[in-house]
Amino acid sequence: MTHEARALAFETALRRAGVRITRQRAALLRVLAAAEDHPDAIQLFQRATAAGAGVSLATVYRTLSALETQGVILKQVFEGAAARFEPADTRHHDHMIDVDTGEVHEFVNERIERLQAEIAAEMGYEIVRHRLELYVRRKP
Amino acid sequence: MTHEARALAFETALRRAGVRITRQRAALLRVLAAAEDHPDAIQLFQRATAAGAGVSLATVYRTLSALETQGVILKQVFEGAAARFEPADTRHHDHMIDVDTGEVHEFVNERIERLQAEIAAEMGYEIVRHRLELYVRRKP
DNA sequence: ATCCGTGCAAATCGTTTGCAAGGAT
DNA sequence: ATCCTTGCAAACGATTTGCACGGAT
Repeated sequence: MTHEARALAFETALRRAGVRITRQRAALLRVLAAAEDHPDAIQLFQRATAAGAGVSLATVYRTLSALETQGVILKQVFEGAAARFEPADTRHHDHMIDVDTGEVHEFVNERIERLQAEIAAEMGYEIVRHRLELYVRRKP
Repeated sequence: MTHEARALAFETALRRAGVRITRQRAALLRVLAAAEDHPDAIQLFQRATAAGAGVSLATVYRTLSALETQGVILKQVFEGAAARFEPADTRHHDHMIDVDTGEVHEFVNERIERLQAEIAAEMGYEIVRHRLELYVRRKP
């Protein structure tokens, strides 16, 4: 998915929900669509500001929460840090966080997914959502 | 491990670190040692207060953080809730949180543990710690 | 012309901290 | 007698919100 297509998808999702596309929001959608690195609200605010959009942090938060409600972005809350956001248009994945650099990698493992479902089922539950985070360090 | 043995272990760990055992701390250690349910700071504060110990919330936080530094309790930060605490004297386990009741269950799965290590190794990392949480709902 | 969205500053929530007084060693 | 701990209230950082004005539909 190209950045432009992604930005358009964001816009469409918001419009469908009756949310108006203002100058501030349009700028934010572009910044978000171009992000490949799980930025937090302040980073998005800074990028939008650097791009010349007059946006306030409150608007960043409000827009992010509208996008999350529409299901087009995901909010990830890792340990001891501000929430980070990512487009939801890729398939489900988990995260590996480099504790030294803060870098985030994504990974998928079907066997783990299946085992989780089995564990929940055994105890009479079904999984609503789950969170698997590996805090890692580069091997010497 | 009995509650008394656990409380004593907490006390020993603190003493070893040069931390003084005050009336407030002794009361908190007893409350913590008796907890089977992953309480948060405010619940511990309320239990200690109910037990007749004059303790302030600040002291609860300070004592919890001393215990965590000594490695005898673990702080668990689940989604959208205050941090919860549990004694660290049981073997490693992950958590299943009932989204309707807030109830927390523990589980262990060796296969998942092994898969996680493999995934990290494949990408040139070693795991420092990890977090696996299943947010679940009782099956109909 | 509607209402929704905006920026600002103040409010919130869980948690931490500076300070002067009190208690454990 | 040290020097750690306490309670209080103020500070904190991330996020949310009330308000009066401005802009998208």
